[in-house]
Amino acid sequence: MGRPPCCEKTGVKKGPWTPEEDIILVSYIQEHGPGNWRAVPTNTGLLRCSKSCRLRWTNYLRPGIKRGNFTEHEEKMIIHLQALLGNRWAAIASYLPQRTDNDIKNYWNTHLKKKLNKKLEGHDQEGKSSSSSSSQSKISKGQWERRLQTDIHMAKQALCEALSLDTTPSTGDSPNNNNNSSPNLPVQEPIQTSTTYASSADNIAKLLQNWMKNSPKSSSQSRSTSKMWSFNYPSIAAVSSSSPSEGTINNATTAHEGLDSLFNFNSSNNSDVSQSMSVDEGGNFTPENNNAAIFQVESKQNFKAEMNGSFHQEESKPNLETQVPLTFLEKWLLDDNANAQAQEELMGIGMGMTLGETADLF
DNA sequence: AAATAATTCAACCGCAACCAC
DNA sequence: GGTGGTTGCGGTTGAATTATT
Repeated sequence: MGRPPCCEKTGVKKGPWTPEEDIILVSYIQEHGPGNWRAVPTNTGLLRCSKSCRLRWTNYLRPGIKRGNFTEHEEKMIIHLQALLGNRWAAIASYLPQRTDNDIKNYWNTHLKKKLNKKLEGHDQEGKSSSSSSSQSKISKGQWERRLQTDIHMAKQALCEALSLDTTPSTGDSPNNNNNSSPNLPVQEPIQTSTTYASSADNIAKLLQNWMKNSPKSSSQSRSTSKMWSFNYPSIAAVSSSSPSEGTINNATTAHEGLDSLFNFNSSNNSDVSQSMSVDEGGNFTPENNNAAIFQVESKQNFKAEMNGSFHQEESKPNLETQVPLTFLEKWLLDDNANAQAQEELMGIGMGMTLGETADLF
């Protein structure tokens, strides 16, 4: 007897998500918070399996996600962390809170691996006489031991930092605020930890913009839906024009309500946010213009409390406050030259390269 | 301009870990 | 401790996009 499928295979939609589906999902999570994914498809009417919903949320709809355009700083961190942790993408992603594991994994596989291989070939040809191949095998041999050692070392550091009362709050040392600990680094966009819904709306708006922008070229599915998004919000009636044969949305009212609630969230607590999402004259969403209004949410204690309760506790990303403080790790990662020797001794980094060497690649 | 090859990345799949009972 | 259900993770796939011929 084989393993039972994770969800009913029949009637489950696969493939790219449509705007309506995203809106339904976001508005549902806005109301109920992430988690209990099993219940999501049944409660929302989405013809998706729970896994698919979770994945869509964590990788694309979740607030605070930055997509594409990896900075050099991020590249370096990924390379170092990959050397340190291996293909533990979730762990790596926890140090780049704006990036998803999937994104990092893809970026590694498509860009960085190639880049490193090229460089490695160069290194090999430069010093063929060196024992690079033999050292590689040595490294793979004891890699798990070193990884364990590293984990222990990091845990110790985390504990030390957690116990030292005079240190700045760990959130202040989070990767988002790395400009403090690493002044010469490119300044990263701060993550909006307390504007979850707003950020989510922002994400959705960005997606919608992309959908609209790419509509003529997109897939048959997207093609069919792209038309629907050429409307002037809030005249959402276009959603109801969704072809039932698409099977993506059974109830136009649901989408309407979903969108309404999405863009008018928490209006009872914060009336000035109720119209935080607007549309320009061309019918495009303009989240940028509304950021100021949206982020006023931050000051609303009720809202914050609600957010912390519903979103953050169950967020798939590790809680930054309980995570290994970034001061140490970041210094460690980015101060390539200062402690290279000690690091090499400690880690014996994989890929047959030292930390110094991986840094040299860039 | 068309055909083909290469690349990218969103999404799927299967497994393992976790949790409640 | 055993079992079943759920979630999270990493590897992989394949459609869409971009580059090249």
